[in-house]
Amino acid sequence: MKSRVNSKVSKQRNVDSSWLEDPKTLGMVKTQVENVDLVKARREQFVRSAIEVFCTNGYHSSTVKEIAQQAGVSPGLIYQYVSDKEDILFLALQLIVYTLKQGLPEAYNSTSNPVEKYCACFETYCRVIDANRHASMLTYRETKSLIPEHRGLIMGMELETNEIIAMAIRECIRDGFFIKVDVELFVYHTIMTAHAWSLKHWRLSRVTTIDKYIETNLRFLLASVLTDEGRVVFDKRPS
Amino acid sequence: MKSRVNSKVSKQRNVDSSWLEDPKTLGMVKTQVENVDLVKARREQFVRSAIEVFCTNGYHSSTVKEIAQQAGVSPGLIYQYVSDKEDILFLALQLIVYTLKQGLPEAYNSTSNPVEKYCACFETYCRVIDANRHASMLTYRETKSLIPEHRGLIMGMELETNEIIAMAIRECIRDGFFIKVDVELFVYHTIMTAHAWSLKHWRLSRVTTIDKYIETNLRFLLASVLTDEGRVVFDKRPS
Amino acid sequence: MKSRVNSKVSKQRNVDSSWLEDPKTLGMVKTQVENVDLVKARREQFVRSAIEVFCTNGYHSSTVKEIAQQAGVSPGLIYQYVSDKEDILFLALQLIVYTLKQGLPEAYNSTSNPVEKYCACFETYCRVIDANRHASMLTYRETKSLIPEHRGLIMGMELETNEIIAMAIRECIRDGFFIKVDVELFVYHTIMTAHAWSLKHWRLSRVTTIDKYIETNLRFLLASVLTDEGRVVFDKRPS
Amino acid sequence: MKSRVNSKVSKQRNVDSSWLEDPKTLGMVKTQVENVDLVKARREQFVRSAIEVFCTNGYHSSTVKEIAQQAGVSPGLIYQYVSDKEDILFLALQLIVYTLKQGLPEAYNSTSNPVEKYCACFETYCRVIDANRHASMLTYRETKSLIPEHRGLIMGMELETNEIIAMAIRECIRDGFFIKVDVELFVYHTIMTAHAWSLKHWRLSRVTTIDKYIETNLRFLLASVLTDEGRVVFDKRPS
DNA sequence: AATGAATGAGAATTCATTCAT
DNA sequence: GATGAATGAATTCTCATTCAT
Repeated sequence: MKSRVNSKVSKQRNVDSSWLEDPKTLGMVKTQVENVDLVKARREQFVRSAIEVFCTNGYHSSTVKEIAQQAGVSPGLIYQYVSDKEDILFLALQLIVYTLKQGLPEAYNSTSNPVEKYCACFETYCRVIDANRHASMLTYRETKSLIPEHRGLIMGMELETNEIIAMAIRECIRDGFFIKVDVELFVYHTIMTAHAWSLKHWRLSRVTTIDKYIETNLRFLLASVLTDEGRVVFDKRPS
Repeated sequence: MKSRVNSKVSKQRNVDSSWLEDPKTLGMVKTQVENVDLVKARREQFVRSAIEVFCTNGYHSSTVKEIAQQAGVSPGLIYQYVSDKEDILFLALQLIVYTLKQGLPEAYNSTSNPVEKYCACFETYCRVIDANRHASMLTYRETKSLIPEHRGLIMGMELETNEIIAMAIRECIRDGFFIKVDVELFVYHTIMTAHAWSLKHWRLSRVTTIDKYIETNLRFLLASVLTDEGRVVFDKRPS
Repeated sequence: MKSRVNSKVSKQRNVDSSWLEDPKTLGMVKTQVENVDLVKARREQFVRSAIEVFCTNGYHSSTVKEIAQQAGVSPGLIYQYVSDKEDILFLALQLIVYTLKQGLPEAYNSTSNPVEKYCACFETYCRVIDANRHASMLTYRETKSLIPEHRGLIMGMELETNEIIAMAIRECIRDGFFIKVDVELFVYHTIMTAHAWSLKHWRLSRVTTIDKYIETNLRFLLASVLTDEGRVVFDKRPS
Repeated sequence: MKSRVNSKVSKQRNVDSSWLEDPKTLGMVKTQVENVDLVKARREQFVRSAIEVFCTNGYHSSTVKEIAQQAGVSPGLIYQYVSDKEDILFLALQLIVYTLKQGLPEAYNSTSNPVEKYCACFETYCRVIDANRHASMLTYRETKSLIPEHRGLIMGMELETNEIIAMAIRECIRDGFFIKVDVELFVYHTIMTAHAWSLKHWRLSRVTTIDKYIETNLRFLLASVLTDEGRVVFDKRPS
């Protein structure tokens, strides 16, 4: 029993909308629409449109009308699914942070060797950022535009992402492959290296490719923490 | 014949306003005022006020009136010295980038040993960023709000900053203290590490101090590039 | 074949809906529904809900959605029974004016003595207003929100109400109990006294009760019109 | 040194703007304009325009744009002198209530005889209401549209008006001209009679004139309270 | 008949910019 | 040169009304 509306939105189906179901954020954004599936489909639709618009013009210069146009709906409709423009930004950043995190668990589980885990995580993270370059910059540009409560939640989600990399690092240390490095600092050293690819893409893309960027920086990163034992592992990894 | 107003501004005199005299940007921002010194003094005044306001609320949420209030003048006056709000942002980012660059030449010249040059540059850069934390974030948040022409100029200024560090690195390589690293990539690796202090300050400041941050990350950075010979130099540096 | 919905409305049945059948207003408000009984039941339901909502927020600040919610139906349904929001206000004021009139004929007929008729009418009018305080104020607040045609009809209904009191007054004059007062002016003097109870309730309720209000004001009113003969009748009335 | 703007508004000068200076309400409505005289002149101008517009369409159906047009200024300007549309209504009702009160003190002081005081007050009140018929209805229609705080202030001002009439009545009682009537109830009986002239003007104007209305109703009112002694005074009053 | 999602015109409000003084 | 009142375009958000289901 597909409704007219659902069918309109149906292209959007099949997408992963689990990011909309985070219990922490579920009750955060109000809707006037009762149909739960429709709410998910519409928000997915609107937020993806919003991200495109925000990436082009930034949050403040983008109008709700533009977002609606991009999504092919009327401006009024958006307000049935969120309570104000800031909600759209919140959901957008949520999706982006969620997207950036995506793939990390899989990378982490792809191997049992901690050093390989770390490498896989870094590479995956870089590649996801590369694929979502503009969106990932949005988190830097617009997180401050959120109300503090929303900002806190987004930052919390970022910490969850970091934690996966932190786990790999801790295992590396535990198994003697990494020196006893300050884990959190090295996590940030790692992710900033990945983020730099989008933050400085205007320049970096002129001097290298994503593949070389990953390769080179992975060496930079590991060189500073690998033990001799770890170096052995690293040198004979597949890739 | 000093006017009442000039005397108001006089406190601002004596400041270094060389950043306002960059030939590349000099003709970029129009003024209706003829007295060159006054233009410099007023812009200095307005831009410093603007930076404070922008850092608090972001560019788009800040009004020209707020900037004027912060500067203790009327909104109309600002338009005698710039042609629109975006000009203020341009000048602000110019000052910030200029400020971040400040100290680097001195650090570079503080020693003849290339490794020490690099270390000094990194430490200086980190400390300047620490002292201008909010402002340095503005460059990430608001550069996109500039018109392309202005954006290009700001980015160009950033490259000049990078060049100083690049010089140190090249010397390190030339003298056999660094491996033959890709200079530009390592420059970015370096400056992003410094910028991370402001970009992730909300978290990093909870787990470390600027001193420890510099120390730890300098080790991360150098570990990936020092040759054995370089390591010797590093270990016996004064600190 | 009673539908689910009809059963929903069934509680509303049995109510007096004669106010909906005034020939003057019957063709005034269009419906898309054919079943006449259903139209009456639904309108009764919607209008009572609307009055509650209007009394709380006023006409303009009340939304059709709120009215629908109060009535437990969807906003769309309302538009099957009226053609726009103003129709709802029109019907609401009709019901209110009708309600205020209620009881007057009975009061008028409760006795054959004209002075007692007048007293009974005034008391009844006051008590109905007291029982419908907020609604009676609506007629003052919102009659102007009607289109002229509707406004005229509501005003005409008010005149009908006045007429009952006018009849009592005329009889009092005819029988020598009242001086030869200007009937219409005294009618208004009378009903305004009653309406004052709702219009100034915020203050009057602090200084008196409805019973004392009726008693005192009845004396005010009659004192100005009773002849000596009328006074005799008044003094020996029952109550 | 008349400014351009002041001269624009200068037609408005010479008006009594003491209603804008009530200490109770002075700090209630915020302005962004510093020049105190200008604020008074502009508010006077805007509020008089607003009253005209409100009287025609009601508060909710009137747009700020319409008010601005009526005042011959841009919509934005209004917001330099009030913080929102409701402020305009508040000021409008303040002016109206103030205007209604006007003349009462003078009427009260026009004679030393209490009965004549009462008569003068009633007549004056009626005439002011007649001259401000639409505006006086606004208080009934729109007081509820105010935020509670503002509503309370307007009601308080109404009580001050009542108090003047109450004083006359108390003196009448003290001097034996009026029976020992409940003062507050008789005040309301009196003012409601006056208000009826505007509230029911659509009908009353068809059956009488303001002069006859005053004459007739004054008789109604006094007949219910005059003592024999008072009647003597009343019968030989000048007029 | 009933639902409720969708529409889109319209309203309040803000603020960059101008300009008379 | 400086002021700050005035402008008006642009934006967010609301809600009466429609209409596919």
